[in-house]
Amino acid sequence: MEGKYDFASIEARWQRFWERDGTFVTPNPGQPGFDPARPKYYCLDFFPYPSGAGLHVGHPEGYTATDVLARWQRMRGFNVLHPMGWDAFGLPAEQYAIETNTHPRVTTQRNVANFRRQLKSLGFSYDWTREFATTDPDYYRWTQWIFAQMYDSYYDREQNRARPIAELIKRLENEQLVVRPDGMLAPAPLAGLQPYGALEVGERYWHELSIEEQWEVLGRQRLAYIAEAPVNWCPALGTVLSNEEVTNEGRSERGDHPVFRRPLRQWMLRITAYAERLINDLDELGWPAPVKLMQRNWIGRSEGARVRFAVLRDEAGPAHAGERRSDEDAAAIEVFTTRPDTLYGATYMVLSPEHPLVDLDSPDCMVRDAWPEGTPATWRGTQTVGGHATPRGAVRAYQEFAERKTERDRTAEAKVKTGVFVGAYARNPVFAPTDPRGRIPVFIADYVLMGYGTGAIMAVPGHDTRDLEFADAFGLPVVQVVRPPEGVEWREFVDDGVSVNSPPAGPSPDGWEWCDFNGLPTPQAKRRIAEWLEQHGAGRFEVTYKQRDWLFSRQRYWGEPFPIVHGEDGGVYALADDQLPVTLPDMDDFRPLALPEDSDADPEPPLGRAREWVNVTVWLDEHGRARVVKPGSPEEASARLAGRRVIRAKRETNTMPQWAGSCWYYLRFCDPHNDAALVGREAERYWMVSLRRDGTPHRGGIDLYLGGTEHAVLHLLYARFWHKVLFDLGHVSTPEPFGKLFNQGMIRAFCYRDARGVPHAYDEIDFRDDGAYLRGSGEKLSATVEKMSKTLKNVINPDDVVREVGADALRLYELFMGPLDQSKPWNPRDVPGVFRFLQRTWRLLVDPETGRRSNKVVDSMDGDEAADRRRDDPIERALHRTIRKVTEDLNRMAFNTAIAAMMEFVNEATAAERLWRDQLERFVLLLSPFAPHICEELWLRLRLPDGAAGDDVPAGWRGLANEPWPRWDEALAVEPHVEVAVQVNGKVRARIRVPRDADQSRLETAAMDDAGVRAAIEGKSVRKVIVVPGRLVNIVVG
RNA sequence: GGGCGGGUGGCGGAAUGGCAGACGCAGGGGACUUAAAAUCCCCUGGGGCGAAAGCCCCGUGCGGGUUCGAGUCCCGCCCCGCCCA
Repeated sequence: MEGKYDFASIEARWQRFWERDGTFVTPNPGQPGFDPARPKYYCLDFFPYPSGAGLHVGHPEGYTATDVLARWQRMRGFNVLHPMGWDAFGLPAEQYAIETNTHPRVTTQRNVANFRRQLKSLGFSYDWTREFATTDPDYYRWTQWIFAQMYDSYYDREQNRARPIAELIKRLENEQLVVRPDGMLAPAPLAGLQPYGALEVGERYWHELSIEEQWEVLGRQRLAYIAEAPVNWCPALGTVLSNEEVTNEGRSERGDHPVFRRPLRQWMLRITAYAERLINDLDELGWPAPVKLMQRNWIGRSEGARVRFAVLRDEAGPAHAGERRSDEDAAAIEVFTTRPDTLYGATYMVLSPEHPLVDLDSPDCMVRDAWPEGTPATWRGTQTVGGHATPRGAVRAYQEFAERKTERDRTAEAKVKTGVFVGAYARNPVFAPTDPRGRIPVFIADYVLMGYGTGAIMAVPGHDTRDLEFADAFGLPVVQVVRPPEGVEWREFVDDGVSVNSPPAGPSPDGWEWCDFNGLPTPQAKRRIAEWLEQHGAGRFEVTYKQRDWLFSRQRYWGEPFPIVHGEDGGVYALADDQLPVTLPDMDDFRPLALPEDSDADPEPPLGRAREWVNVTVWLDEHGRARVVKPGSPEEASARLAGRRVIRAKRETNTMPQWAGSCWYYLRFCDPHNDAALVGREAERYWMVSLRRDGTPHRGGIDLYLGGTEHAVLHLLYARFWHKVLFDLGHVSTPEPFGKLFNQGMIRAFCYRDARGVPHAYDEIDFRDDGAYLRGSGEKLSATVEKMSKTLKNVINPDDVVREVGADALRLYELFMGPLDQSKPWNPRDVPGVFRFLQRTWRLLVDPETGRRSNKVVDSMDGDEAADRRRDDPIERALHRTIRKVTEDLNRMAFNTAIAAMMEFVNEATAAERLWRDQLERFVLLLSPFAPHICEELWLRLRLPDGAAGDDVPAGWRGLANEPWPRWDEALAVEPHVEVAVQVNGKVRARIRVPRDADQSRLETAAMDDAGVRAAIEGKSVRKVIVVPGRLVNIVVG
């Protein structure tokens, strides 16, 4: 090699070396080369989605940071797990595949190859032997396995954990549990205390249920279940979309097609069962506070009361009041409210248009056939649906009107509230049955959502903004029940205050016992009314969550198939573990069936067209798991012989959403080639159990999980949920997967636009001192900092940067730009700065003429004389200072200041006349996590006797990746003398040079002796002297 | 509208309540060179005084406050970003 810093050949050479040497291959416990005495460090990047566009310079920012830490911790004696893989299922690949008519597997492989090439070109120390993609059948086999575990599990409220559903069935069969009329479970009456069979009305034992009913009951318990759920259905794309994939205008993010809200049978995961634990366990995690807060808000825990409002059977009702003894026999509307203290202010009720009580086809429907006398025109829907002759007509029209809107649209504030009266009234339970003030009208309105709470609200227009808007639109009474602080208007006051008008003034009906909480502050009032409701059988205290269960199926091709078959007997069976993976059938046409004209047609997932794949014959084993057999095969015969049921079945044709694969990949990295379990027990225990300093385990597994904020809620919440399920079922040993989380900031880039606002690519631009000009026309361009995107023509490709200045310079610039957690602009003009730093470092050691070791570098000496000279050597002191600074900065992930400190050292060392070889060796080790290629090369040249490197790395060479991290001597790292500022009344008037450890009195004396100080305090009296040793002296004069 | 970040030279940024602007970029001057590039050295927040050494004043979005001392802590406001509505 020559004497110039030839980064291209240096980087290629050491990347080859690492690969051949297996430098970063990490052995697992029990494997050769594994050292159990070392502590572990599991350092993980967010799972990338290999898009067709390849990397832009934003991706490697986080990857460089984790790589620096991984290399550093390796040098500090940790066993480091630093893997990389691909989250490769998902809609973009499928859409691209459809557009280009290429199989998504092909494009995915191509994209992965490109990502891998780009990452390898940056010299990251990943253990590539652990690489996998979520699309590998060996991987999604276990994704399916976990799903089957969820299907076979239920959440035990008493033990507060998931358990196998077989245990639940056993308890049902043993009659420890009974089935309530609503299908939920209750403890059976204790044997001996009550006679056998003394159940509440409607309760039944397990054996009393039909097979269909048993399936239904279990379905309500499973962690993975099928339910009718309102979804965003996009007929043109032939799939349901998540809320994130729907625009504010109610159209699909991709393609801008109309999206409809409609109920569909979908797979759901019961994440709500974990809501409490997902909130509480955040406390222990070393996560950024904003992310914790976002997760808490997303889950949205709220305390309040569930209240029953009886539906009144009055004059206009279909039933005749005389037939029933009282209102209490009639249907009731259940609401959940976080403000039960405002119950006396509830003047009307609102149901979601999808509420079962307003389902016109249901016998329980409460919608009346005729308008009660005096119903205002607006209540009949004149405003939205043109008005109708009957409540049923108005409700039907309004339901159709609401269905066309998105959820976001429906809940948006600052818009006119709409709705129609259902013709019926309900009774507010805090009023006496005879009290007219307790008779309140019931509406349907789209601002109430079925999926949230009970799908019905009590409206308190006095203290709720949206209720007030509605009340204003419909002329409904507004009552004050909360007194705000002095000077605040009570209307629209929604915060905590003091209860008033509760109960209202006026006569108390005979025998009626008010709940009196007038004068109580809101929190106490809530408690009082919740107790009252419970005593009067009208409600109870309750905790609810904003979060809903996770809609888990997609009508797409490019996703994990479900390990599920639907039997001809109506049963839904998980496949036996040895039947996994269920591989995706190869299809030529993987497009969804598009039905843009028909929003009512049922979706048909592409897999539905793979007839041979879909239709199977299965036999059911003793665990209720299904095994596919060939009809007429010996296996089928022996299953029949063994008394097993053999049935025809259809495979589930939905696929899992993209989130599925990323929910557990970090576990697979611990043991990626295990074909007996998703992760081996020993490997999982070693890599996932983090120890505190005192050796006790704490919550989190991964020592550093680094990525952008865009996954602050969904991915991190979903993965925590899966992890907790696996924890409950005994498959992992920590309750939380990610002990420490760090969010990198976004890297943005300058966008240059002309006068018309059209962005221009960098290669069409002339950069001059006073700005950017369009080449050709010479027009001056405006510059703004924007997100990198194709349309803004400001995407910076790391390939180009590597070609120009090399991977080491790119890595340094990524981290030198500023603090990792801040968003900052990529400025191509700044890149040469770090490149020059590397060149200076190179020239410090290598003579550019000869390519040999620079003759400034002298061999180290031993002995006392050397120790003395070392103490006096300013370079030695600078080096100790730098080692300390870099180590401390790495501890707090302050990469930019660490690099700045190394630049200062090189500047000082460049000015020195001679340098000891061991000093440069220590410096090279210090720099090596940041710029590993150049450092390996310099390390080689420092260690070789003649200081010159041939074209090949010598046989048996070890490289520096496992060399120990340099140490510093505190005595050498501090300067013996410091300059201390002397202030007079807070203004610096002099600087004095004193020994670092000078005490207060000595500093004060020295300050007073200074001529400048004496001049400044001349003729004034000294009131006070503040001395901060090592820092400053402040003399206060009057 | 609510919550959380952030606002420091021409630019990216640095600064346990203790000398604001480390380090880098850009800019200026010089050395080397036939010249340019590269490299090396010096200067570089604004304003003022001075021949110079140097000295003085102002300055961390705006307005107040706490403190001997505030970029940093507290209160109010303005602007930008993100999340939720």
